[in-house]
Amino acid sequence: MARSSQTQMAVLGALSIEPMTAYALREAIRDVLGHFWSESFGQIYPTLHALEEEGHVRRRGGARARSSVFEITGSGTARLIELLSEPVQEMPARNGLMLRLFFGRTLGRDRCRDLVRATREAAESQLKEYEKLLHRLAAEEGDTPDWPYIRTTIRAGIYHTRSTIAWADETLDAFSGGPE
Amino acid sequence: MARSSQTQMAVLGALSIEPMTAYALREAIRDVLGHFWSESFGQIYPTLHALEEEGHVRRRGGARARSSVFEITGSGTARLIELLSEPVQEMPARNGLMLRLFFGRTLGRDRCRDLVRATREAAESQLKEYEKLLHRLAAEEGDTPDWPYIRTTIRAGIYHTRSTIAWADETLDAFSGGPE
DNA sequence: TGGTAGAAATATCTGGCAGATACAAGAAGG
DNA sequence: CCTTCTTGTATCTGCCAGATATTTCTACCA
Repeated sequence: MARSSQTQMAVLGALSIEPMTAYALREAIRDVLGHFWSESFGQIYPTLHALEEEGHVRRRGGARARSSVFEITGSGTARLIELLSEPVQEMPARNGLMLRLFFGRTLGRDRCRDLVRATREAAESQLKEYEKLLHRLAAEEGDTPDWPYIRTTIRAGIYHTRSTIAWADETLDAFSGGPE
Repeated sequence: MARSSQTQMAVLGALSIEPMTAYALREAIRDVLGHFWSESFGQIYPTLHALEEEGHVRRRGGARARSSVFEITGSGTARLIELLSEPVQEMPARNGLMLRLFFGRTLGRDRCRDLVRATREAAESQLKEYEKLLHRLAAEEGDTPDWPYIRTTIRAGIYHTRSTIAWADETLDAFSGGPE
């Protein structure tokens, strides 16, 4: 098992769109993939070095002394396809909200209700974000061959967020009754 | 910051229901909280020892020499409430399916379609699981004060899974057209 | 009685990874 | 010229999953 294959996938994927510095890579991953992916500096630098050593990535000696722009190589593209083809690795489940609700009797009904309300509000504003993003990108990228794929990831976010709101409404309804 | 506070919360929560051995703890977390939480032995043992040292958990010298049944203490219950009251810690986003779809042009449309189909099928059988679980537990636990809370976590799973199916249908529809 | 398979149970090690932190250097602006 | 912001590179600590090793128990069969 190659080191950081998950991180490698995201890094190579981002570099396949455009050569970047490590710093810009983090920014791009946060801003563009942020809805479903995250990377930290602590992983990006070692991963980039490992990829360079394996020849999947090349340092383009930019004009600036201090800034190394990385670009993907031919073998890097091959490696990316290989990684993308690997079976999806399930994240270990760790949902703090559900854990708290499960022990809701211990936490108290009022606090549970507050948690669900906060979740609903967050989802509401998240949904607006998604919808703005969808419209903005439809205008900017609507013609590119990447657009159908990008679009489907945003749609997934919208579906998911809507279901959170619907669940929260049902739950608040169930928790609303009289005293404890 | 106390070590493994996330794990502590799950461990104390499980012990608040019933005293158990470390082994049974893992089983219980997997079987009962499995839909939204997971723990590994590698975390459970050190966490249990730390909790014992802090007096939040006590070893009940069972009849058997080798099996230590742990039970929660008074201070452990207080600690649990404290932990449950902490703000929910967001998991870093890491959705392998979305990452692959985002770079779908590189992966190829057919493979993307296969991934979405597989996701839909998994969600479909997951949904059936949830519904069976909901009915079984409604019969078994329907009267306990924990039931409304447990129920809401299962309902969350159902909402989420249904939205995955709906999204998959929309996506398969969009990806169905003629040749690449 | 004994033997053995499988379970229950305890424990450790490796390595991915997040988050915090430190630090350098150029840009921007007053 | 000073300061502050941004860009950029890098490391360290500690959480954590997953794999693996090892030791009891239990149950069943011979």
